[in-house]
Amino acid sequence: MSGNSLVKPTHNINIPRPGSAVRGSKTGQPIMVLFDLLGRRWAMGIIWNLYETSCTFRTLQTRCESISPTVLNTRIKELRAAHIIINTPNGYALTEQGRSLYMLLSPLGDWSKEWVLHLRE
Amino acid sequence: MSGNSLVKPTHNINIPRPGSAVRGSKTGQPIMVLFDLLGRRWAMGIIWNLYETSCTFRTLQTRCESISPTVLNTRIKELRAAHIIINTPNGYALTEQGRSLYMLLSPLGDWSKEWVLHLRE
DNA sequence: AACGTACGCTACGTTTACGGTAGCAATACG
DNA sequence: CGTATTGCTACCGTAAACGTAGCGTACGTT
Repeated sequence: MSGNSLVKPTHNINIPRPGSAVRGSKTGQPIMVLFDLLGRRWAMGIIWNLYETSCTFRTLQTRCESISPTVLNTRIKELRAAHIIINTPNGYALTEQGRSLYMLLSPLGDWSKEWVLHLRE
Repeated sequence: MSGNSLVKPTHNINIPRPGSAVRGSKTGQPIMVLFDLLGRRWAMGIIWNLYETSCTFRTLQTRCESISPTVLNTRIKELRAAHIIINTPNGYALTEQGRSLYMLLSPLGDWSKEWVLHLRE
C-alpha cells in the first residue's frame, strides 16, 4: 500500500494522500487531508519540538514527554512521507515546507496562552 | 431542538485542561493542551465547517462527510468545554474565541493546496 | 578484542479511541 | 393521531495508541 518504499512497517500505516481516501473525506480536499495528518496524536507536537533544533529519535522522544517509540516512529514515517520532516545527519529536522508550516502553527502558541487565561475565569 | 438536554456521558470524556494532565504533557503547557484538543479526530474539521454558518447537529454531521454521531458528540462536548463552540438557538456556532482560532487555522487552507501540488511531483 | 553506551527501530500485550448501526426522548407540524 | 426532524445515547467490533522490553548496529574506551 501507498507505493512509498519505506522500511517495511510492522502494522500498515495509512498515510493521508490528497485526492483519495483519508479518514472521512471522500472528496479529498487538501485541507481535510492536512487535518487528517495533523489530527493524529503528537503530529503537531513533533513539528513544534523540531523547530528550534533538529534532534535524534531518542531526544525527540524525550522532548515529547510521554510518547511511545511505536507512535513516534509511525508519525515520523507519515511526516517524512508528507515531506514535512526529513532525516539528516544531525537527526530529524523540519524541511523547508515543514518550517513554513510551523510558521503557520506558531501563532497558536500565543493564542493558547490567552485561551488558558480565559478558561480560568 | 430542545435547548440544553443534560449531559450524561456514556464513557467518561477526558477534556484537556491546562495545568494538569492532558495526554503526555506533564507540564501542561498551553500549546500542548491545545494540540491535545485539536489533535483529536475531526476537531479541526468541525471548527472549519462551523465558520461559514452555524448549523445543527445533523447538518454538521453531514458536512463532515463521515463522522459518527458518537465522536461528533464527544468533540462537541470537548469544544464546548473549551469555549470554542457554543450551542445557539440556530444550532452550533463558533464563539468569539472560536472565530479567532479559525482565523489562525485559515492560512492552512492555502498552505495545504501548495503542499498537495508539491507532493504530486 | 571486549566493554559500555547510544542510536533507530520493532515486538507484543493491554488500554483507549473511533467507527457503524440502531434507536430513544423531545419537539414540531399536519 | 401520525410522521418527521431534532439532539443524543447504547452497543459492539475494529483501529490507534500506550508501555515495556529488547534487537541490531555503530560508535568510543580500555
